[in-house]
Amino acid sequence: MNQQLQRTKEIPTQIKNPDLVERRRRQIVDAAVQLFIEKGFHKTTTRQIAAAAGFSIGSLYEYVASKEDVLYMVCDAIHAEVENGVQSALARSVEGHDALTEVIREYFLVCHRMCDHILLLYQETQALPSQWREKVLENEINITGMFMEVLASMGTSGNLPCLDENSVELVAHNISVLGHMWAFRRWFLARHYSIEDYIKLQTDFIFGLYGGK
Amino acid sequence: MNQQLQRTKEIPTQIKNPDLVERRRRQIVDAAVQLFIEKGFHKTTTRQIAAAAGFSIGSLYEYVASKEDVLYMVCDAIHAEVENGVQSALARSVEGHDALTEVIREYFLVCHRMCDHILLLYQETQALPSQWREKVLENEINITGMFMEVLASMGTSGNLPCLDENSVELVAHNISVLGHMWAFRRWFLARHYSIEDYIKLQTDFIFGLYGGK
DNA sequence: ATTATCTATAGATCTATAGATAATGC
DNA sequence: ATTATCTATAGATCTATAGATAATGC
Repeated sequence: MNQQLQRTKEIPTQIKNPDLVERRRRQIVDAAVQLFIEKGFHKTTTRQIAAAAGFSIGSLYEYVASKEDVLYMVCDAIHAEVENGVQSALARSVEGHDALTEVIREYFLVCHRMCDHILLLYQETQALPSQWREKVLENEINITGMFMEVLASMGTSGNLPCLDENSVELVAHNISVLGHMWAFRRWFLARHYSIEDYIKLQTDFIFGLYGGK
Repeated sequence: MNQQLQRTKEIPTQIKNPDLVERRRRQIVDAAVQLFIEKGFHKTTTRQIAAAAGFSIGSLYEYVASKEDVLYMVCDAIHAEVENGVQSALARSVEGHDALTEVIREYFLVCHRMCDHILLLYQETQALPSQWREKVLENEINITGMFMEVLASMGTSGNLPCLDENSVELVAHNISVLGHMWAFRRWFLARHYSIEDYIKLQTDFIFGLYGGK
């Protein structure tokens, strides 16, 4: 997790030095992600987060106002990393005829790498104060939006059946969720498929080609 | 939630009268489901569960040994209801050529009805003791298995492209998860689609017909 | 003097149980 | 006598903060 802590600048702090704030908050996020994955948000204590980040409980509360702040920073950092992965896939796959195939592949690999993190989002987003939960859900929509763009640009170039707007949107959601599915059903799927099998089969499914047509 | 409390017979109790155990546990489950949906498992107290079920905290602990017991009963009851819905759809749709369409439709309607409950499973399964978490995940596989059967029987009757075993399994998982997607992205999807739109579009997607081919 | 960090703890819960009480059946 | 229920509370936490201390810069 060496992502920018972007939106977390909104969170107030007692500390004046902005570089320090960024550094410490990164420590907090790195520590908290591991702990939350291991024990879940509610069973992790603020003391444990502080200790794992390398400072005292008192200091922790100079950088955040509540435990929920930490969760928000964690959720935001995870989304930033996923978004980053998809962005760079988008940049690489020049508008080739199988740009979609390429983007799906990269995205699914991100989901594979970030398995535990994605699971965490599904489990703990609900524990956020509503204002922040909404922001996190918005992030989710942003990622789906990136797939919509690829799909829309394919529609004009005409490889896929030309999708109407409704279908483009839903297919984009399906791609997002089928990536997540590898994360939240991995305990089962990984017994039967490698991630490469999974990518191949799901890509065919998405293109409507499954069954070896 | 007027489902059988099937597997929960495994949970020990101090109470001798089995009918009473069943009745009280149903009260507990009904009360807890509502509370967990409202506030989440961790923010619901055992006292609140007892109060909502209509008896004291002391009595609650005659029927369960821990708060996690309550969560397990809740998860199990939810799965029982989903399974029931799919079962009855299966029974009704005599091996017609669009048995799959029919089953998908009924399943998605169950997901629509049980939106909040499905969300709860995604969020709180992780809080179960591992022994019970495994049982809950097994239930999830059972439901997927029901779709596999329909798919397999279609393969022989030859409406769909003949799927190899790997694809059958994955498509069954996809159907399960695309149903759940309506639950956990409903806050977004419901702005754009009615459940009927959703069923139609996703059915086409699953059959590889999207885009109005 | 100002900024950052730490220690110690107030205050608020919450789960689970022990022991007392009420209800039921022989 | 046995079974079910209730009240009261032990015991264990956990978040967040107040006030003391250390480090930094003028």
